[in-house]
Amino acid sequence: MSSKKYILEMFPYPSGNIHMGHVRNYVIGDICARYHKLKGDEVIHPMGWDAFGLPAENAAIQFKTHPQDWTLQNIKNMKRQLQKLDLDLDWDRELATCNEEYYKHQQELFIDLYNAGLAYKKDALVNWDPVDQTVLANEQVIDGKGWRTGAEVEKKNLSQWFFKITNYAEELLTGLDSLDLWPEKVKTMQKNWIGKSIGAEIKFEISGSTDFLNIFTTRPDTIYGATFIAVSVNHKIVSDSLDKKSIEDIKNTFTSISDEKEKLGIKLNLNCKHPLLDKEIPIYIANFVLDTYGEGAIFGCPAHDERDFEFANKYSLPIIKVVECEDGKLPFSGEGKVINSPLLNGLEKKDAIEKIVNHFKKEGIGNEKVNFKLRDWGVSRQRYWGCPIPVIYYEDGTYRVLDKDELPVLLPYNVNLEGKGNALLKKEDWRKLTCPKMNKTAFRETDTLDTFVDSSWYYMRFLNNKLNSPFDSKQIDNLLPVDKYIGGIEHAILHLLYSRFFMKALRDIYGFNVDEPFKQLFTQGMITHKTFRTSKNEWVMPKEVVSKNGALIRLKTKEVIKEGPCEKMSKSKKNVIEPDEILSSYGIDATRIFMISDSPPDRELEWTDEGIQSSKNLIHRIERYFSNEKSLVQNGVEENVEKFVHNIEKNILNFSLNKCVADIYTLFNYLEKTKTFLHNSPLSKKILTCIFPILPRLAISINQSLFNSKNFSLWPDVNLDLLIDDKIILPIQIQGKLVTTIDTEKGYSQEEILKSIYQLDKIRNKISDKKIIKVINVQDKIINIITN
RNA sequence: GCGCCAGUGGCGGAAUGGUAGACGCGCUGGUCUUAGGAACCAGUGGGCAACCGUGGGGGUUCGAGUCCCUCCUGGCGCACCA
Repeated sequence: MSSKKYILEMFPYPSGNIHMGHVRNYVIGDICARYHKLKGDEVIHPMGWDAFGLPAENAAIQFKTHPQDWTLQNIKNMKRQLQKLDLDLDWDRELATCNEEYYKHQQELFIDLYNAGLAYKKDALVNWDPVDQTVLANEQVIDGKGWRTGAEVEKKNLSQWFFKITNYAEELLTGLDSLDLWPEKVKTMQKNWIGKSIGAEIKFEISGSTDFLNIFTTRPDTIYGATFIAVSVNHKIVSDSLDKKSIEDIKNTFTSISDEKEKLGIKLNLNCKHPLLDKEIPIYIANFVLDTYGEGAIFGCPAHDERDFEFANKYSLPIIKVVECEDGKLPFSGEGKVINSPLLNGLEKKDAIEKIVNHFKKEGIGNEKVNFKLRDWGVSRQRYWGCPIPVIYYEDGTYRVLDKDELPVLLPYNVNLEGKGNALLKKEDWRKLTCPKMNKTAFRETDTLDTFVDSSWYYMRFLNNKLNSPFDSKQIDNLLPVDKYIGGIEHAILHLLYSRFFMKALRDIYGFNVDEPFKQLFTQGMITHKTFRTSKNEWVMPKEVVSKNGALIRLKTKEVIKEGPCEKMSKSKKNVIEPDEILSSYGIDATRIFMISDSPPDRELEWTDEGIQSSKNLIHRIERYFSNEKSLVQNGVEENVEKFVHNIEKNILNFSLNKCVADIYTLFNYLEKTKTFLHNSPLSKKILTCIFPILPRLAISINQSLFNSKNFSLWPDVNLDLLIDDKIILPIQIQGKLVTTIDTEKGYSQEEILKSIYQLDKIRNKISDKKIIKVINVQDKIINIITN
């Protein structure tokens, strides 16, 4: 029975050359694809280029080449490299996101999203990468630094385009449960990223005013312990009550401290009324309150929150215990009975929360509230080399999202890329136009889309890369989700979350029946290699180092070299292995098999010379085996070949590709050990079919010479009867410890076996005069004799 | 700090609760030779042995690398998320 299999590897950024990481990624996918083709499945296995993005602009400045020329040239070279690897890819599906043929459809999708209320523009405090001179999404800021440049990110207030991913927060979270073929780890990371918290929103009345301050809390049960309010410096109440200069000063104070975690607060000249008690509590501007989470304001309950406790101690604020705890030590954030809280005394946390929220609702001062950490996705980038956003602005400041018949908005080729900032902004003749619909002067949006937008739907476009619309809904329903998506763990959050959002958003716009884009996700491990350094800590390439009298010496200079740890291949550490060089000295098949040999594909693979060499040796060994023209068949060969077929199939399906390699060794060890020569027998054909996905070149050449054929048979059906071996080695245990094993056949009864093993000295000595209390007999598996 | 994952020979790694160490690398001895980035044969967890061995300690079980508790170590992720 044939079925469709969409096998996809994450498409590469065309940086110039493929590296070993790509090779491993694509070999894994290629093995799957070839296997499924042999199974008779209708396999989709495309490849394309994630071709927009900053490196092209940087290269333009550095090498004085145009980003487009640079990119297209890189694509050409990398395509050549991939083809050298003989990957079985559907090149007729190829696409590059920087081509008009791709991005014009993306502009259409932008319009769709806008019309569906999922794209909007707002002034926002954004993360500004001063090196790349562009805005970054929250998830592209890591430890306060740009994910690409590593530069300290600044805050800037800019008008930006956003995608309303938060509309799908709940579904993006619950959808994870249906992804049973995704690594737990990735799901956990997404779950944490989405960050759902269930709690309450509570209104605090500002004293001497009719205004309220909203706060979000997950612990409304501790409301009686609230002794202060803290707000972020960016909170509205701050700009309402202080002048710009003082706010700037506070911000400077906050950023000047060396210990980021040190709590700082500035008391506002305002108080709040406690919602339940007849007392006033102070409002502080505090450095530890996040303006991007919840309402940017909290109530402080020092007795039951570590941060609030620290803050209260520093500013001598009262600490009121409202939850009972065993040792009485504060702060205590665990569960316990509520105390000192008139409405809630004696209740457990869960009941207390329910009761107090109901009370708030009745009084109109609060509500249940679910809060998400996930923010909307900022997609504006102040860059030239990206997909133009199909929007124009008028002189009065209003804007219009273009209609589909006004597309495409082409990226102009002739731009000045010198200097910093966005080249489109300086391209007056492109920017300025007369709006054909309104017949007045207009200016194009000069921001381009985040390249993560490009990769959020490329797997849809692959289904028909020539279609005159983004995709065909029927095809999406029939051919998605991607059955196996293979790529690096580094995309665990960004790319995969955005793609899931696109799938869902476009599903709702176009009415697809697909909820998730990737049914199975497989994250391959990176490739590491030894590192070496001189005494001055300069990196040295491994091939320059030789071992001499137990010491490591640099060949050229005779310097003594120290060996460092195995690390991810990187140019700066000089431990990179170039695929082109390896391919020319070891060949495709040896390279392929080494990529899967030494560790499971989802774990790190250490590059070693011995490893690649032994892969090469295996290729020679198989060649030698089949070049023997003898035909000599031993009993049991069929069973062994059957076992081989069965195991290798199971292991391909599980991505246990390292075990496939072991299966190949095991088979040839057996054949050679038993001096079985199959030559051009049907069994040889079967074996060749099964090694074809892993070693295609070798299988093809042997198939040619033995059978004079270019074709392989379909993947053989496994005859399960042949897998059952009547001869067994039965372990005998006494008191659960292995004493001996006996060669026997299946099906003997407990009595028969016991009778025969009592004759064995080993057993008799062990038992001697002891009484046998019990015998555990797992038929044909093990016998365990229990004595007193 | 919180969360997740993992700890098995000299190394990479195998083991539906049922013979721990498949398979490979390395190593040791040997064979052959057009002296090779070969190939072949034998061996290779520790211990002379009885036995002991899957990070430590407990537990469940006839039986634990595998399940439970606890601690240690390492990796990854998140990190003032109220």
